[in-house]
Amino acid sequence: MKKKKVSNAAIRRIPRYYRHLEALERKGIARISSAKLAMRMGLTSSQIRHDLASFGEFGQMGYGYSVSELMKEVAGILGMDNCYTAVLVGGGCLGQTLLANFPFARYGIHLSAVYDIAPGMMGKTPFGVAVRYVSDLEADLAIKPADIGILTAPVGSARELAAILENSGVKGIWNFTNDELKLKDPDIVVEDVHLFDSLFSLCCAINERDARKVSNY
Amino acid sequence: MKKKKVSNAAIRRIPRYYRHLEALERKGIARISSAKLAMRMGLTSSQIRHDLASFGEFGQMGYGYSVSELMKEVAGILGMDNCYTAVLVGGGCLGQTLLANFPFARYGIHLSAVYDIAPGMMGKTPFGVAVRYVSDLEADLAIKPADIGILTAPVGSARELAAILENSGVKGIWNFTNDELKLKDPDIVVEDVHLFDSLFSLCCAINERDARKVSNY
DNA sequence: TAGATTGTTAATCGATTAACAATC
DNA sequence: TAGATTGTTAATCGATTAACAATC
Repeated sequence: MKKKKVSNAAIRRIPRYYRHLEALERKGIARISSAKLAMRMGLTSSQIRHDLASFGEFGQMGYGYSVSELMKEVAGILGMDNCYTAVLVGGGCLGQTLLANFPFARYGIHLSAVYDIAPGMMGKTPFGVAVRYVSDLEADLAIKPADIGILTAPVGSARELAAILENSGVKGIWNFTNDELKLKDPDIVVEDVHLFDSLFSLCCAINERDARKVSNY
Repeated sequence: MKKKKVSNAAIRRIPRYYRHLEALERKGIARISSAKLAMRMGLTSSQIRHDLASFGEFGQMGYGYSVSELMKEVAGILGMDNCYTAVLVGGGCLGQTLLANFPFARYGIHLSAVYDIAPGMMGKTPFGVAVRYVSDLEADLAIKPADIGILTAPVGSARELAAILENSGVKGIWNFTNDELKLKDPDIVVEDVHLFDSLFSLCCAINERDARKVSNY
């Protein structure tokens, strides 16, 4: 029954399921059907059952899904129980924004250190995380590897830093640099947060929409 | 010939074409074939020709594409020539990071103002952009509408601010809040930058990959 | 039991890839 | 002209939706 082929499209939707379940639990809702959840999320109930069924059997026929149980299962699928460790490479504006706003610990991710080049940052522990020199990154990772590298460094050094992360054996890189990393190992998962692409997909969609509108006259 | 159905998947790839063309031009490369560009971008040449052909005929048979011409065309597709105006709603850590790092003007987007609630920010013009009170947003937009609203405000106020943006007639919202906006008008384009989803897709992919690895033994 | 709702299989839809005639 | 490479159409692949038997 378990372990069907999990589609890439499904993997990209799973975090969103988690957020919605979290919100449902906050509201005190104990159970939900695929139809109701679909309504909420703007999906079809078929798709939800399909997605979830590719990871296991989490529902009960005639009842639906228990919110708290499904949430636990989804947390497992997302790897929240794996105690992933991460290093943040680049303590500039963007890195600090992430530190300030993203609740890593709450979701089971342990940030072991921030790496930067500015002497002024050393010795500080912003949000409880130690700051180290980027030049120590390689040696530090050799002693204590990390699962995830978060790249918020300036674009010029991105490739080089990505190579250090790769060689240290990280499993994934969360890449905020405007550079497309070229890794040797295709097994390392790279997730790009590319703001340019994001904003201009928006602009492109607006542009297309307007073009269609005009052509309706 | 022109104006075929443009797939959503293509729209999401177009900004990336632009970035690669920009890099090619910087390198002084004047022409490129779909095959070479495909190699560079990790796509197939078919896909590239398909994508571009859905917007027009930009290549020359036997030659390929002129980098500078294609770049101009792609800029047009992305709406860079439309002089879109934008307002940044939320001048906190994230908003300021965006102001500091994203070259809006360079890509033809005019940021008309930043909106915040902190009295300490008023009168300042970070990166040349005036700061205004959020309470002025609605009135300001009534006088001078914006094409794009950039939402970097705290989650609590997201819905309310989105409604103000919607009623003012924005064409799109670039949403950084951890809230899924529910707009009345389905024609308004919403682009979410959801860091939670991004990081946990990464974790989920790692988790899946590891599970597959283990099951190989 | 009767009603509700799952998990799964089959049908549909959309996106990617392959193939090739047109042509620079 | 011969070689290269496009734009386009047809074939394949993958993801979404519909349908329904199984069952709580």
